Parts: sequence; C-alpha cells; structure tokens
Amino acid sequence: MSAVPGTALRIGEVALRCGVTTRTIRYYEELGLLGSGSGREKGAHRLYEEADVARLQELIRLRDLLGLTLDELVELAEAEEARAALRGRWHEDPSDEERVRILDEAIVHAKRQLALVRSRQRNLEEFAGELEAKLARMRRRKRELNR
Amino acid sequence: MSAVPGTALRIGEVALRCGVTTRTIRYYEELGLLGSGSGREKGAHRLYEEADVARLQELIRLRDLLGLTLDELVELAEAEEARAALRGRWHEDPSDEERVRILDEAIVHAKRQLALVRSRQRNLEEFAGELEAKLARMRRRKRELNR
DNA sequence: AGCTACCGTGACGTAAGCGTCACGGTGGGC
DNA sequence: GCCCACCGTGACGCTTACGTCACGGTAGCT
Repeated sequence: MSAVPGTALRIGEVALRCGVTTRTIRYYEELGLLGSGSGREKGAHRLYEEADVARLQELIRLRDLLGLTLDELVELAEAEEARAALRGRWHEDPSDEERVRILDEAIVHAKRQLALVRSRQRNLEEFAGELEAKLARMRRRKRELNR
Repeated sequence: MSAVPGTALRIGEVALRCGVTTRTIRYYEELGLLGSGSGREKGAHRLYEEADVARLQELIRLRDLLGLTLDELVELAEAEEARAALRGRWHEDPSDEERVRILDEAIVHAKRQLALVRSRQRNLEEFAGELEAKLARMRRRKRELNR
C-alpha cells in the first residue's frame, strides 16, 4: 500500500481483475487480510497497486484450491505480517545474521504452504487413480460385450 | 441399502468411520444424497452397509477435495441414480446394445469427474510451481549472504 | 461549477451446512 | 422384562461469507 504513483487502482478495478465483488474486498480488509495499510483519510477512496492485486489473488487461490476458511487465512496473514515487520528492519539494520534469520522464517513459511499443496495433490492423485481404475473396468466390460 | 446380513451398521458407526456427525448423515439423506433407500419403518433405526460407507466417503471427498457444494453433489447424485435405475434393468433385460448404452453413460460420467480432478490438479501444480520459484529465489539470496 | 460514475459507511438480510436441545422410541444383553 | 446406550424426529439456533439496500461523499472531466 505504499505510494507508488502510476499504479493506482480503485476497488472496482481490483474486484474485476480478481473475480470478486467490492463487498468481498472490503470484508477481507475488515478481517485484516488486506491493506487498510497506511491510513487513508476517512471517506476517501481505497487505492491499490499491482502488489495488492497479487496478494488478493493468492488469498483467493488458498481459499478456492485448498479450501482454507477466512479464519485460517487470517492466521496465515498474521504470521506474514510478523515477517513483514521483520522485513521493515531488513533495510534499517542490515546485520547479515539478522537477514539470514528473516529469510529462514520466510522459507519455513513457504515450505509449509508448499507441503499443504503437495498433500492436497496426493489426495487428488489417489482419487484420480480410483477413477481411472473404475474407467478401465468399465471399458473392459464394454469390449467384452462387443466380441 | 439392500438387506445383506452381517454388515449392518448403525448411523453412529458410519459417522465415526467417515469422520462426520450423525447430524450430517441425516442431513445428507434429507437432501437425497444417501439411502433412505428401501423404505424403513417410521421410527426404526437407519441401517447401513459397507457400500453405503464407501458412498458417503466419496461424497465427502468430492466435497472436501473439489469443493463441491451439496447442491452440486445432489445434481451429481441424481444423474447417478438415473444410471442406477438403468443398472436395475441390466439384469432384467440383457440386450447387449442396452448394456453398451448403460456402460457408455457411466463412462462419460466418470470421465467428467476425472476431468474435474485433473483440472484441479493442474491449478494446484501451477500454484506449487510459483511457491517453488519463490523458495528458490529466497534460497539463492540466502546463499549470497553466506558468501 | 456541474455532471457522472464510482466509492465509503453503516446496517440489515440471507443461504449453506450443519449444531443443539427436547422428548420419546429401539434393541440387544442380562 | 428391564436397562442402558444409542437412535428418530422435529424445530430452532448459529456461523461463515458475503448480498443488498440507503444515503451521502469523491474525483476526474468539461
């Protein structure tokens, strides 16, 4: 939500790009999932940039592909924000040990998400396998009929 | 729901095995997803067999892995029941042409489900790919720090 | 300044998917 | 026959994830 000029999107645009409604975006902000970031004057329009769109799209993917609830997304986002706070210190205090620690945390986080995705993939593969087997059985029976 | 003796389970057992509550099972029956099958006397306990457990587990998988709504499951089940009605005619009227038609319908159905699963797998693979890339970037930066 | 299209902020509404009583009935072991 | 654990049947409750007004404000264009 920092003020990078030239990439200012209004809520309607963001909603369109992400395939959700503006209501959803405001709701997610209310839950603490999205910006609300650097205080905007009361009544003023929300402004977003590309990074925010990417963020929202990732949230939607976690929701739709992995079936995470919004509460689970909030937990996840809280962990991310803790790391974002660390990232803030990245530029101020460039101690290399500190940087390695920050990276390590981020890596652990990404690995956890990846593990979730992989697990879901395995479940789907098992399911697919059973469906293939069923299909094979039916096709065999059909061939036997055609003889 | 046919009367195969020796495999009679009560609702609580089924719930336990499938990781749901009895309420869920009754609700699914109310929606037409499960037996209610060959009329049971009013007030009598529901009885299930292994096939019913398998059926419920498949429904739960479709719900959890693919995120289908119960309405979508109902549509799916209605199509299945139409085919089950056909299967009834399988043994009465063993015309080979009829059997091929029945098999063809079942095959189309299984293919549709499989396509759904494959599509979901592709989406997950894309997601996993992005996560891997992110991980690789972070690991590279970490190595650069350790030099 | 005025027009138009979009936006912000409550606040109430709603559909899905069960949870949770209350109350009476079932059924299998002793 | 009795007991105890489980079940059936309503019926109302609840949470999640937004939908849907109403009403006033904003901002870019002219």
